[in-house]
Amino acid sequence: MSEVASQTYTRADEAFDCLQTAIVKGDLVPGEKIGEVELCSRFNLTRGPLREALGRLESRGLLVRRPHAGVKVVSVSAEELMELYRIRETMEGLAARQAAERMTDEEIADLHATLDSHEQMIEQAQGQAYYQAEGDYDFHHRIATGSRNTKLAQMLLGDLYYMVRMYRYRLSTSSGRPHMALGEHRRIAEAIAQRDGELAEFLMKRHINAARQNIERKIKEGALTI
Amino acid sequence: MSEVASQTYTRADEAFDCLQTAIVKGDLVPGEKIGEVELCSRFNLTRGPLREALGRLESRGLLVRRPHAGVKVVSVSAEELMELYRIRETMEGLAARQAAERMTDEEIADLHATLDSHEQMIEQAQGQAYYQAEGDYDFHHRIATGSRNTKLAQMLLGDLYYMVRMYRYRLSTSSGRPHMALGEHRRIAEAIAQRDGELAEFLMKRHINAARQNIERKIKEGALTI
DNA sequence: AAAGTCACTATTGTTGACAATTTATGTCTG
DNA sequence: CAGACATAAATTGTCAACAATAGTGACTTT
Repeated sequence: MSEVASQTYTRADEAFDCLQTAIVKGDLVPGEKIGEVELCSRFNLTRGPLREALGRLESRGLLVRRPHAGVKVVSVSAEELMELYRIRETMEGLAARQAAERMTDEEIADLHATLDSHEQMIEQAQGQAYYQAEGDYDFHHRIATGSRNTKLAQMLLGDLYYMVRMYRYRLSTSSGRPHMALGEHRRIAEAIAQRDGELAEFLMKRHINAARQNIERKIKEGALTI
Repeated sequence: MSEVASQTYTRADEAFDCLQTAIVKGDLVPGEKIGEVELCSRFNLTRGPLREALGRLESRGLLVRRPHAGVKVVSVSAEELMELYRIRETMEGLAARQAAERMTDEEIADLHATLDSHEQMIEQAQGQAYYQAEGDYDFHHRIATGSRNTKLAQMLLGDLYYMVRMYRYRLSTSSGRPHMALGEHRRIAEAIAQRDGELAEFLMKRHINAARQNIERKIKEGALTI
């Protein structure tokens, strides 16, 4: 449990990771007030590092804190979730364009290999939403880092993806359209391989827009309640 | 010094604000290592709240922390500053579009009033870069909040603007083109008043792109060294 | 009986002391 | 003389006790 993962791993980092995954996985329910001592006993931490982690998480918008009144996980409305996708649309469009201009040939090869393994996973574990979601995350992760835009990657990976993943877990369905999403991923990867930044941006924006509309439709159908 | 500004203002908040402004104003030099005890004596704080604030600032990307090795203000290269502007271009474009769709008539009136006062300030204090920069910030701030996109506003106001302002202070010149920028602001405000989201987005993107090119040119001329 | 006020409790914010780690310095050896 | 190892000092990470605040409940008053 306490191996030296990379360099030194401080208690505050541990607390941060624990809480973040707990929030993303839904173990910590949004809106519900959670006490510090309860969190400490639950994750075997002491209050010092915990408070430091709480500060970080508050800064990232995953939880809100009122002085002397406790901490609670942020609860996002359906409208706000849609707004999140609108932000992703523009930012990941930029990321795709810059990735097309800057990714190394090796990274592009890895991107294709990633998609191959995703295809296999989809065929094997048909309907396993979990693998879809993780595969989707993997693809977008590679493009964000491939943009070579430090701040952009930081904002996407550090802020937006965690909030989106939080709702993926809660909705338990990533998109419900694995083959279609995979095809869209392939086309984006091809555009990047051809160094066509404009096309990659266009396709990425359309891809995320489609995912947003898909979720919006499901919410309107009443299949998903937030 | 310790008035009750709004509700309750905790020591950690105080530390956060102090450090943030110190970083933005350049009192804390990027790259230089700063000890915790030194910061404590400098801002009359104790290490607990300070560390909490450090965690928040690290999470926002204003400083980097290596375990047991201290804290230093992040140093951003010229290329990274340009990347920051590319992010702003897309995100503020989105903000302008949504602001055109969602701002209230009152907010739009305020926006125009703001630009009027900026015009006066530019005429009166000709060449005072400080007022320009603050005025520019004010304008973009109003549009970010006017977008009614909570996360978008949070990312722009909480993450990007502080980094940009940090370099504005250090470069001491916001753009050096006050009248031109004001005209661009006016056109954006008009597009918003006409509820023309597409146009507002286009104009905002062009506005930020122009600002980026202006800084890029000055850096290449050697007038600004980062 | 209802509403407002006061006191109490539980939780958060803060502090200072203690432990762990990194870095730098100094010495020893090749 | 240079490099590496070990030791020591200074700085950071962690902990547990103390102080302050907000929320809650009961009591009094109108």
